[in-house]
Amino acid sequence: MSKKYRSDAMTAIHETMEALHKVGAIDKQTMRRFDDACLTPVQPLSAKQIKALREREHVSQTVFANYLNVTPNLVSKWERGEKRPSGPALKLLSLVDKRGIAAVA
Amino acid sequence: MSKKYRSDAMTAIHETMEALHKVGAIDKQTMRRFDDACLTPVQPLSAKQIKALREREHVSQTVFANYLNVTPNLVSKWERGEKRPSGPALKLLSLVDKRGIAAVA
DNA sequence: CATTCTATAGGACCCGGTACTATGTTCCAA
DNA sequence: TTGGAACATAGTACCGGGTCCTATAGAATG
Repeated sequence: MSKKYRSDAMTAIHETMEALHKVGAIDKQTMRRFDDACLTPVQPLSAKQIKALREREHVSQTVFANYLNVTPNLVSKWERGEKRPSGPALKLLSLVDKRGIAAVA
Repeated sequence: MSKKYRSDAMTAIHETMEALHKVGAIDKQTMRRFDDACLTPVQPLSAKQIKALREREHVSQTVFANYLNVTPNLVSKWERGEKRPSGPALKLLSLVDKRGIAAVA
């Protein structure tokens, strides 16, 4: 127990898979496909969906922005459709959508 | 119980705070300060820290990129110091740092 | 051997995100 | 009632983060 891990099940699974891979029971290809299979899908969100999402969490635009580490102005633009979140921002919004805002606190 | 909530403690606390706010026991200012106090701080990460973070999770650049919903090329640039993550990307990396990669799966 | 996965590299490019300022409204305290 | 925050929206200007493309080389696979 020299190393310290903070994630629970996922880490254990990954370590097991990695061990199996080292032994040769699993190739890298299936290893990668395994990783991808674990991911929550990220679908684009409309302006209305973002606004509804924020209101569902009962937070203001400013507080919402603080959670996502962006500016309140950007949240305003998302909700008005002036800008569309993409990449990391979309991933964060998906996390909030699927798991609630506490998941990104 | 018409509404359905997926986050646990945080939601309960927020609802309680919101109720107190509606009654008038708490003003918006303290409400916002409460929200901010719940957030995990986001500090900038160096190229080496990002690389170490990814290797700690035992995943390749490609898989790591999939988790963060960015391109593998960008992860490469982060680790070489060509680009520096900011805003939402930095928040995601902080989440991985504090809670493990399973937190953003 | 051939082939795939991996990491790195560089260039071009778009638009996401930031900073700044300004307006009107709602809310709170004096 | 008045003044002052906090809130939401708005507009502009701008930087650089992130994407897409292609290419190389090493390591792992079969």
